[in-house]
Order: sequence, then structure tokens, then C-alpha cells
Amino acid sequence: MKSPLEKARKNPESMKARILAAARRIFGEYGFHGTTTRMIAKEVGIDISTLHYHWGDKNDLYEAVVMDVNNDLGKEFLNLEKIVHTSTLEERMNIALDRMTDYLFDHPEVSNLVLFRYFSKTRNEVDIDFKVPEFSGNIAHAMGLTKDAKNPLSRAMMEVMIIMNGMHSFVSGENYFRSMLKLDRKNYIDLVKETLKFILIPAFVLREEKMKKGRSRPSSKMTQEKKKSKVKPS
Amino acid sequence: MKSPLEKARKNPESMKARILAAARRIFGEYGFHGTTTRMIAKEVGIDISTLHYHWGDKNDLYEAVVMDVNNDLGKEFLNLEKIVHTSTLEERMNIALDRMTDYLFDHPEVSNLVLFRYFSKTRNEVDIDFKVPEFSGNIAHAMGLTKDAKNPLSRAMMEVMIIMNGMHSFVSGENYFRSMLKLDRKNYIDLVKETLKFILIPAFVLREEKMKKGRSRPSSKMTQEKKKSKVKPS
DNA sequence: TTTTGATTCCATCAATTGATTGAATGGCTA
DNA sequence: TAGCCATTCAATCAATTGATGGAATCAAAA
Repeated sequence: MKSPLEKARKNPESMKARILAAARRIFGEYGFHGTTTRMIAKEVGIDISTLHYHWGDKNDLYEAVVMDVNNDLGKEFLNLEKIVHTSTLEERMNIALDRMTDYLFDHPEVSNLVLFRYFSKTRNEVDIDFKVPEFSGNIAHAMGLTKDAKNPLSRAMMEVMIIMNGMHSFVSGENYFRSMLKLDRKNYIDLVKETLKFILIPAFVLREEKMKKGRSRPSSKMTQEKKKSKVKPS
Repeated sequence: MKSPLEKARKNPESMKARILAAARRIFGEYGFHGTTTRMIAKEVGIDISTLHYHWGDKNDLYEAVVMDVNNDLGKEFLNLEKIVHTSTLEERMNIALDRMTDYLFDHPEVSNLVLFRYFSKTRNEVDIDFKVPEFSGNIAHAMGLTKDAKNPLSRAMMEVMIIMNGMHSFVSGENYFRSMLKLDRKNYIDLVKETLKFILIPAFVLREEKMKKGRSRPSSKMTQEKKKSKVKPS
């Protein structure tokens, strides 16, 4: 027997799936308490009783939405991992940031829902977090952040989270930031990418530099190509 | 005649001020729709009609909270500016990140409310943003990010926002992240500072390096004081 | 003391909200 | 056709929520 979520994903035209999609959007915009089941039903064009028939109560639906979004995000990370094998660290980060940013701007409710889960409490003690796998650990591992002993897992996970939060913030805050900067969407997205790369990449590249020099083993082409900008170990 | 907000700030023991303080906490935790006026009244230990007597309706109170938090944040930026004149860019950023992080961890509702304003919509179209001055521009200027022609205002503001958002995220997400990493509060805060500094500082230091080399013209005091910085020109 | 004004709470309302019931609807099979 | 089952909706509930009116309280002024 499949879970309701799997059923809904199987046929995107089904009522179950249409409700879930609408719920993602609305919950993403207004948060749990800011969303009423009527808002979702109206978005789909159905009665609330139909919504409850398919998804149970509001908490159940919200839980399904969170799982669904998390699932999508997980898939996206897998795809990313496949693409990003090659080249230097700098190049890998460039590609990953580009791709991930594009994905999130195409699915802003993903960022919205992730941030809601991080930052806000729900009045009723719905504890769905224990069901939601956290990717930070995996990503940290995939990025090779946990390879050196000086960088324990929690530190590596923090580094992943600051990267992810940077992206999520600019995606979720698009309305706010964009109207502040008076930019159109395309220019905003370009500026986001530029800023993310400018801020996030150097730290990692420099550390890699240091580590390699520390070992005094110039192995990859990475060391050579970065000769021109380096920090002297203090 | 003073504004209600000024009155409340004048005497922290007054009912007006106590309600405002409670409202900051509760709105910060649960967001606008997640908060009921009864929750705030209960926190203070009063009846809801007393709350409405002092602050009008829920929107008015929320507006006052946002203005209050924004005001505090502005003051904190001013204090920071006074302290942070000296030393190298790297040192200035170290101090600023330390101080700002401490402040936000001491007043987490500030981060919460800022993020709520950035990321979530309110069902009723309360448009208080036009009243809320945005500091990003000032900070960008104070940090000297707008001095070179290559870095237009919007780019500089994005850089400020990624810094602020990094701090806000770790403060607001403390519960979530800390339980994920299984750290106590002190260790978490230390790790946050370490991570923020590791990620955020190198990009700016490197850029400053490059600019100086590019111009090969030591003009302002900024440029001179950096001679002894840790970053060695290759 | 009486009066005045500010403050607080109790009782109550109307609207909203989450949720259910039971009656239709329509497709499928025996 | 009749029976069965899944789906949908109108009607309705009970609880919650934002908000108000009016009585009670209290301190300072007259």
C-alpha cells in the first residue's frame, strides 16, 4: 500500500495532487497559521470537505506538504551530486550555486517552507521534524567538508547551513528585497547569484589552499590556478 | 505629544511597555497569525480588553512591535559604528560580527521579527513597511562598500543583507539547529561566530586586497592601515 | 468628601475557522 | 437494471478569535 503522498505524486492531475500543490503554495506564502483550509480549497476550486476527505485535518496536510517539499529537495541534491563531480572546488561551487539558485527560484515555496520550519513555532505541538531527514550532513560529506580532522561534523553542517540559508533567504525574501532594490526579476536573480558566489566561495577556496600547503603536497591543478590570491598562514 | 511607542519606552514598568515587551516575544515566536491577542494578554497577566485599551487592535500592536524592534536595531547599528572605527577591515568585521551576534542572541525576537517581515505574507494587507527605515543602505555606506564604482548600491546592499541574514538565521533557528547538532547554548553561539567569520570575512578582505593592488595608489587612511594586514600580496 | 479621569476586567458579540454529517453525483460491475 | 463504491458539496457545529460596552476600581484633583 502506497502512502497518500506517493499516490498524489503518481498522478499530478488527481484531486489529491492538486490539493497538495495548492497547499504547498499557500502554506509557503502564509505559513501554517496564516493559511486556512478554505484558502487552499478556494485555490483549487473545491469545497473544504473535499480537502478533508483527501488529506485528513490541517496538520496532516501540512505534514504532507513538508514531506513533499523535503522529498523534492532531496532529489535535487542527488541530481546536483551527479553533475558536480568535475573540475576545481571553485568551479564546483559555481555550478552548484547556479543550479541550486535556479531551482529554488523556480520553486520558491520550497525555500519558504524550509525557512518556516527553521524559524517559527506552531501553536499546536506538531512534531513532524523527526520524520524529516536532514540533508546538511550528507551535503557536508558530499562537499568533502568532513574529510579533515580539524573540521568536525557540526562545523561542517554549519557551513552547509549558512550556504543553504543564504540561498533560501534571497529566494523567500524576493518580494521584499526586490522592491527595496527596485530590480526586475532577472536582474535580481543575477545579482543574487553574483553575491552568493562572491561571499561564499573564497572562504572555502582559501581553506583548501591552506590545507594543501600545510601538507606541502601540491597535487591537483587547484593549487596552481590559485597562486595569485592566497592568504599567508599566520 | 509623544507617540504611544515613545511613551512605552520611557517607562518600562508601565502597562503599555509590559504589553509591548510581551508582544515582541510572542509575535517573534509565532508570527502575526500564529499569535492571538489572548496569548499576549495571558503572558502579561491581564485581560485582552486592557491590551486593546492601550494599543488598539492587533494590527496596531504588531506595527508598534515592528517599529520598536527596528528602532532598537538602528540604535545597535549606531553603537557599532562608534566602536568599529579602528584597525584593519578584517579586525573591524571580527568585532562587528562578534558584537552583533551577541546582541541578537540576547534579543532573539529581533531576528525573528525581521525574518518574519522578510519572508512571510500577512493575510490582511497591513503595509507598514513604508514606515520602516531600511538600514542596509547606511550599513553598506558605513562599511565603505559603496566607495568604488565597481560596486553599485544594490550590490553593496545585497552584501549587507547576506551578512545580516546569516546572523538572523542562526539566531532565529537556534532551537532547530541546536537540537540538530546537539550542542548547548554556549557552544552553539561560539560555533555560529566561528562559522560566520570563516565564511563572511575572506571575500571582503580579498576584494580589498585586489582593489589596492589595482589602483596602486594609497590614498585614504583605509588603504594605509592595511599594510600590516595578514593578507599577503603575492 | 466628592468628582474626575484613567485604568482594568467581566460578559458578550460577530466573524472566522477547523471539521463533520448526510445527501447527491457518477462511474463501474454483477 | 440494481447495487456498490469513491468522490464531491451544501449545510451545519463547536471552538476560537478579534473586538467592544459597561461596570468596577483607584488615585489624584477639587
